[in-house]
Amino acid sequence: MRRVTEPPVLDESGLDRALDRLRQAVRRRGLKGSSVRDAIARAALQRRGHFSVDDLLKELRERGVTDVHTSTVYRVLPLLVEVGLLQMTLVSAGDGARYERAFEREHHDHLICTRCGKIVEFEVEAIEALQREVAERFGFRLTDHVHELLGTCKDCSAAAARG
Amino acid sequence: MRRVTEPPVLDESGLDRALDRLRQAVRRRGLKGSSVRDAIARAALQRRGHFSVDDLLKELRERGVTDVHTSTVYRVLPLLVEVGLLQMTLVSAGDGARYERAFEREHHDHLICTRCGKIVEFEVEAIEALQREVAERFGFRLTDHVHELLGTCKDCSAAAARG
DNA sequence: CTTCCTGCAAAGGCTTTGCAAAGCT
DNA sequence: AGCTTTGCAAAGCCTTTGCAGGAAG
Repeated sequence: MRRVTEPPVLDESGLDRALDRLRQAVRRRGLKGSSVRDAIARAALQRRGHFSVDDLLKELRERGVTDVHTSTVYRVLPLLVEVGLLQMTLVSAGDGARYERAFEREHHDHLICTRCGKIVEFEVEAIEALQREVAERFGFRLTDHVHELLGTCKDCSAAAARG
Repeated sequence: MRRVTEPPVLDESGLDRALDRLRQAVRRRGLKGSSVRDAIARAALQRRGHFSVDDLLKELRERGVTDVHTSTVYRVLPLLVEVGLLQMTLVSAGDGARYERAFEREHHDHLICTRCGKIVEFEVEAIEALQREVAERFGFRLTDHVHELLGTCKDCSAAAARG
């Protein structure tokens, strides 16, 4: 069992590799290139941690990329996920989708404090192995999983005990 | 690792025990009794498998309990979950909440075919133990978890291979 | 020149909220 | 009586969709 630490922001060469992957996927599917899509990918890939669609729109504006419409982001994100640049996370929160970078990033699950929102990222190879066993046992080909542990962190537990 | 089978529909005495638990919780919180709330609880507890708010409304109408408004169901469900009568599931589906009975029902996680929607319920004690270890290691008090394995079932894999 | 992409506006689907009437204790 | 619960209608939020003009190959 180990804690997975947040990686540094993707540097320029990492960004190039990511955009290459995107371009290849775009070509393979017979789609067309687009500077807007690239800008969205860049903004998403260089954001730290978890972000919502709205966060991403703000990030774009901060980068001077104005005029990118919400609906466009909604249309582009699924592709970025399929291609493996991003992944959807924090599904249990309920209020809107959250994304995080998946490209050149270790796999991990989340331990979430439901009081303060603190998030610990971890990885337990034994759990992953067991998940694969479960899928195999029931004849499934595993493509993904959602695994979030919900609880109260030490600080919040202490606060609750005091107050 | 074992498959968890769906339990039989809760019988009358089970329903009584469940409603007792609900009444006690209601009293403890200084709330008031309500036949509408009880009817919602009854309908929810006797439904098979997973259901949406809409399914529950239909179930109520089939039982002749008309006039129960959607918003009331939305207001009642959280209590039923807190009290342990129901639990929210299939979070990863995205489109609206799904519930299932939790009262006098074994804990289990879900293996879901993303093509046909087939659901296998399973339980792996080793995974549960590891989850507890993770929480402890990071100072969290675990209250819940979301654990869904997503993939393609045998039939759908075969269909995909053919077509 | 054909097909895809994008901004815009509108619609959709699920859920929440404000309010007044009705229901409990 | 005093507080909770409920139906109803309206609003909220996130997300999707239809369309027309613009961009890419």
